[in-house]
Order: sequence, then C-alpha cells, then structure tokens
Amino acid sequence: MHSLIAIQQQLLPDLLVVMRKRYLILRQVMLSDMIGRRSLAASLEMTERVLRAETDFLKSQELLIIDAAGMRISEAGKRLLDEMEPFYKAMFGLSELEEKIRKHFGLKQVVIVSGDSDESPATGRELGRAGCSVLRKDMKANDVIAVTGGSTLAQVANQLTSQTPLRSNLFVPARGGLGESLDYQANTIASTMAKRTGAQYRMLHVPDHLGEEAYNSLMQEPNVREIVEVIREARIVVHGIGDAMVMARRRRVDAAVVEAMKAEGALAESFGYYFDRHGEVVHKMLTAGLRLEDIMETEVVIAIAGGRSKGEAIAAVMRFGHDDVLVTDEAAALEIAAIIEKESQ
Amino acid sequence: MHSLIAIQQQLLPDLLVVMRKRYLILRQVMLSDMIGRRSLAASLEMTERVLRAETDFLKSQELLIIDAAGMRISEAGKRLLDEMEPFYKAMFGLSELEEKIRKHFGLKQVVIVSGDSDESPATGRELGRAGCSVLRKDMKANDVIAVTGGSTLAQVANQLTSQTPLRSNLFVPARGGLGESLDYQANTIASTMAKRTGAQYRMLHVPDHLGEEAYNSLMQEPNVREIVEVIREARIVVHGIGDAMVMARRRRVDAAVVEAMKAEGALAESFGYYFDRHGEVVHKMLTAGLRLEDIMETEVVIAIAGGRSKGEAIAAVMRFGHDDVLVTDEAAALEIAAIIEKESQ
DNA sequence: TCAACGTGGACATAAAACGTCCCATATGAT
DNA sequence: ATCATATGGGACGTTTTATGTCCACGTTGA
Repeated sequence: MHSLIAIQQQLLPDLLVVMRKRYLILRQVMLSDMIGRRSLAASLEMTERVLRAETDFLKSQELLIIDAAGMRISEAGKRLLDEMEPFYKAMFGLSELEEKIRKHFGLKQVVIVSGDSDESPATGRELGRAGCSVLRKDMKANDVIAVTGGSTLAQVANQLTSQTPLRSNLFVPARGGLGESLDYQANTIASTMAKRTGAQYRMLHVPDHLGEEAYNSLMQEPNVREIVEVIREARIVVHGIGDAMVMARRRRVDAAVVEAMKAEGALAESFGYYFDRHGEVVHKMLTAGLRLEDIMETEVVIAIAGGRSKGEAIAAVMRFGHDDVLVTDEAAALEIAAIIEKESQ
Repeated sequence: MHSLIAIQQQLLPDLLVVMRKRYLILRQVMLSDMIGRRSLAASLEMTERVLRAETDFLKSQELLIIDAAGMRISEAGKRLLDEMEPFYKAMFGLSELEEKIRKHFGLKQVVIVSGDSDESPATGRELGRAGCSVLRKDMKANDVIAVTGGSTLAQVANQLTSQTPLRSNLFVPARGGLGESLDYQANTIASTMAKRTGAQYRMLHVPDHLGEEAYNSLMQEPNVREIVEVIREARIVVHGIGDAMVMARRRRVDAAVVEAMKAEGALAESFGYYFDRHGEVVHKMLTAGLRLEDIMETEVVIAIAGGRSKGEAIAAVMRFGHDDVLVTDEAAALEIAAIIEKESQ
C-alpha cells in the first residue's frame, strides 16, 4: 500500500493534493449535514469557483447530493469516507503537519519530507532535493540568491540542477567565513550551486565576525564593499538552522561569549545569528554579510533544516518570524508540532 | 491496497488516466532503449505536443533522461516501472481490455464496468449508470434518440437523469412491439427516459414483424408513417444485445423459424435482428422500425450489454460493425477478449 | 561530409480554469 | 402569509494552460 503511494508521488505529484482536497470537501459536507456552497467555501478557505468545480465533480460521481436546498453527502460518499479513513494518516499526515506549522508561524509554505535526517542520510538527501524544488520554483530571472553554509545546504547544493543555464542568476554567500570546514562554507556552497546551474557567483573572502575597526576598514575596500552590497540586496535567502551550542563550538567562538549566550538562553543558530526560544536574537554582532535588517526585507527567505534534534532550534528561528518557507523532515516537524501544542495549552 | 485503488477510481478517475498515460510512455521508452519524440508519439498514438508535455514532466521527475540524442529511461524510472507492475493490472486492467476491444472492432469507445451482471444485480445497475454517462455525453440539442427494449436498457432508463430539462430531445422506440413484458418494451423505455430527462417522446404502436401486406397498409397511415420516418432518422441509437435463442423463445417466434435460424447459426439478437458468429444477419425481416440500412447510417450507435453469458453474442454483434460505442461489464469483456484471442491465432 | 533524426524554443490559437455577478427559488423564521 | 436569507446554477469576461505547428540547431552514423 505504502509503495503505491510512493509511486504515485513520483508519477503524479499532485494526485495526493487533489485527493486530499476532495476528501476534505466530502468530510466537511458530512460534518455539516447540509451546507451551501458559499459557506462551505469559506470554511475550507477556498474560492467559490474552484470549490464549485470540485462539488460538481463529486456530484457527477454521486458522492454528493446537491439540490436547490444545498448539498449533503450521499450514502456512497459516506462509505467512501469510511473506507478511506485507514489510509488518511499515511497519505496526508505530513500535509496536515505542514498546514499546522505553516499556519502557526504564518509562513507561505512548509514542505516536510518523511524520515529523520539524524538517523538516515537518505532523509538528508531527500531534504536537499525538496529544498532544490522549492528554490527552483521561487527563482526568477536576474535574481540574486544568498546562501548560508552547513551540511544541509551542502546537500541542496549538490543536488541542484537546471535544465537550461541560468546565466542571469547570481549566487552569493550570505555571510563571510565562519571557520567551518571548507565543504560547508557559504562560499563553497554558493559556487557549487552556481556551477551546477550555469549561473554566476561571487565570493566574499572576509571573516564573518569583525571588530568595528576591521569592519570599517574592510568596507572601504571597493571590491569588498561592492559584493557586500549585492549580498544585502539578495531577493532570495536560503539558510540552514543549527543548534546554538553545537555551532558555537564548531566555530570556536570564545568560551566567555559562549557562556554569555548560554546565560541568555541561546538555542538556535542561523545565518550567523543566535536565537533564544522566543526567536529573540542573542548577541548581535557586526557582520560583513547579511544583517538582520536585510533579512527582514528579503522577499523570499527559505529555511532548510531537519532531524529530530533540530526541532527546537527550528521552532526558535521560525518564531523570529522573517522566514517565508520552511523545508524540514518528519522528525523535526513532529518536534515542532509538539512545541506548538505544548505552549498553546 | 486494492481498496485504495477502488477509492481512487471514485475520487479521481481523471488523474488515474494521466497516471496510466505516463506509465505507458515510460514503459515504451524502456522497451525502445533509446527513442525520439516523434517516433514515440507515433507508436503511442499521441500527438507530438502532448507527448512532449509528458516527457518534459517525466524528465523533471528524473524518470527519463533526455538529451540531444533522444530519450532513454533512467534507473529511477526502471525501478518505478518494476514497483508499479503489481498494481498495474488492478488499476488499469479494465482500461487495457477496453482498448483491446475498441481497437479490434474499430469502435470509437468501449466502457467496461467491473463485475458480472449475470451474478450481481449491482453490476447490472453499474452497467446502466455507465450507459447513462455515455448517452449523456453524446446527446446534443434537438437529437432524436432511438432505444430498444430489454432489461439492460430498462436499467439505463431508470437511472437516466438530467440537470436541466432537455426539451429539445426526442426519445423514440427503435422497433415496434416485440411481445416482451411491458417493462422491457422499447416504447416503455423511450417514455421513461423522456420523462426522467424532461424530453419529448413518441410511441410506435405497431407489432414489429409484419407481413408485406400489413406493412404496406400500415405505412399508408399518416401518423404511423410520420413517426416511422422520425425513428429512421434518429441521430443516436441505443440498443441492448441478447442471446438469439433466448430472445426468440421470449418473443414466441414460430418454432419453424427458430429452427431455421438455428441452422443458420443465429447467435445474437439486437434491435430485432438475429446475427451469426460472424456478424452476418440471419433472416432479414420487414419491420416498421429501424432497418439495417438505417443503423448503418446512424451517427452514434451505442450497444449496452453485460454478463458472462452474453460475451459471445456481443462479439457477434460487434463484428456486424456498425456500432460506435460498447458499454459492457468485466465478465462479458473477458469472454470477448478470449474470442478475439482465439481467432487471432 | 552529409543526411537524417533528435531536442528545445517560439508563437498563435484553442481550450480550460477561474473570479465575479446575478437570478429564480427554496427554506425557515416571523 | 410573508419576508429575509442562503441556495444552486447560469453567464461572462479574463487569465492561465494546453495544444498544434514551425523552425533552428546539435548529434549521430553512414
């Protein structure tokens, strides 16, 4: 059974979307006994016209009885709902989760791949693949795309492709060097993405965290200044999310600073900033890359991160509230959902 | 698993059609090793443009590899075909059958509902329902529709509906009275259909088989003559198919005639005529209703019949070669397929 | 080298989906 | 009995998508 669904996902990705839509309509009609088109459209958050197309179809299948008084479910419709119940969770559990998380954080889109990146590398790859689709869909001609580092972003970079060379696009690192391994550097990832898609890329050869003096003098350099300006005007930002302490350690942040951040409740790290559980930024620092105020004005901010252990961190960054799209995996999503659940009580 | 397929067939029949299309493309590509768009389109009997849309999609799913040299299937594509195999028959077995029968008899359309009308009344009703859809789709304003009698046609009549009254349509019996029970008379069925759809109807109160003298004198009657002329110009004919001997007995055909027909190999009966296995008409008779030459010129001829026992008869009438659409059930279709198979050897 | 066959781009046009408004009508409260 | 309200369905202009048709250009194999 499960394998059939997997096949259909590949061969007809929107099959499940349509199926869910029709299922939800049918269910809503059943719960409402008798209901009119307009109020049904409102309660399902659909426009009247597309709902109408669907109800017309359901009527033609005799799953819905629809007359001048309104519509109600037929016997065959009830039977179908019953028979479908056992499949529902397997088929649409993730969609439900997506919708829940999307709504709670006010995101434009949430994509969840099944599995746990912590446990299985395959899930990590899936995550990368999903990130690619999202990115591809959001990219337009002449876009500048800023990307951060990290293993997840590296997965995205290694799977990104494009049918035709995207000569007009420009990939840039969101931040300067952060003392990570070369493969996971933002610079590396930006260049990989550009090479794989036939796009342009520019590097930012500057350490990320800078003292005021160094910052000022670097920004005097015309070539640094120019690329920094390009970065700060990126239309799309793609970033990973990490655990604050893990990242701090990996980046050899000063022990005293680490302690300070810990004291302030630092939980998550993303595009060089550290966030506490409420999405507040802990420890603002001068940077040559994207600053918070740039992020806030970026048109499309895409977060990509997965693994059960990252659930909390992801939730923290989402609470920061300037992301538009979240791509994650099932394990992390379940953690996030649990956090939402807990605090809504 | 099987029940999921049943659900999907109700909830998204149109998407399953797409799924099959993509599967067949993928399979054809695999069988061809490497093939170009045009020749593939030809072998699948699709236009080049729609095939292209599909192959573009399959490429985006990475199921197909497509470069300047042509296209071939990817590893993922092969895997998908393998995994899909066990589901294929359950999902599209009937579509395959439909296509096979359609091609063999050169029909415009074949519709098969699952089950065996001989065994289950529910299948009979399904058959009627399917007949309704076909008829509805083929009907246009101002059409005259001639219908025959029989229990299957009665099923159609009892389920035919129309959203809006079809005031411009006219239902007429294809033939005169044939000595069957009232419910199954063509007259009854025509009037039922008309009443249920808000259409017009006309009756033909004349015995079907007539001697030459009676025929001539009846045709002198202006009102008989008029309706007969209308019948003979029907744009659509809907007819059932029966076993020759069963029908002959039910209609109390003269024993000597029955013997004669038997000797000539009469196998099937339809719209008052008897056919042998080759679709040749046995025993032409004068009739006030539709004659063979009328049928041959009718724009849309729809045959509706099911049940394993009728498979042979249906095949015989199809061989007659003037039907456009066949609506039948699985059991009959399997019989028909077996007959096709047997003689193609 | 050349001919045949391949893909992919381009574009006009047909067809479908969609948003929006309106109307006759059924329903239920008054 | 009547009236306000909500209903389905028709209509229609607009936008989006699908489709037919050509053509440019690259690859391949003779």
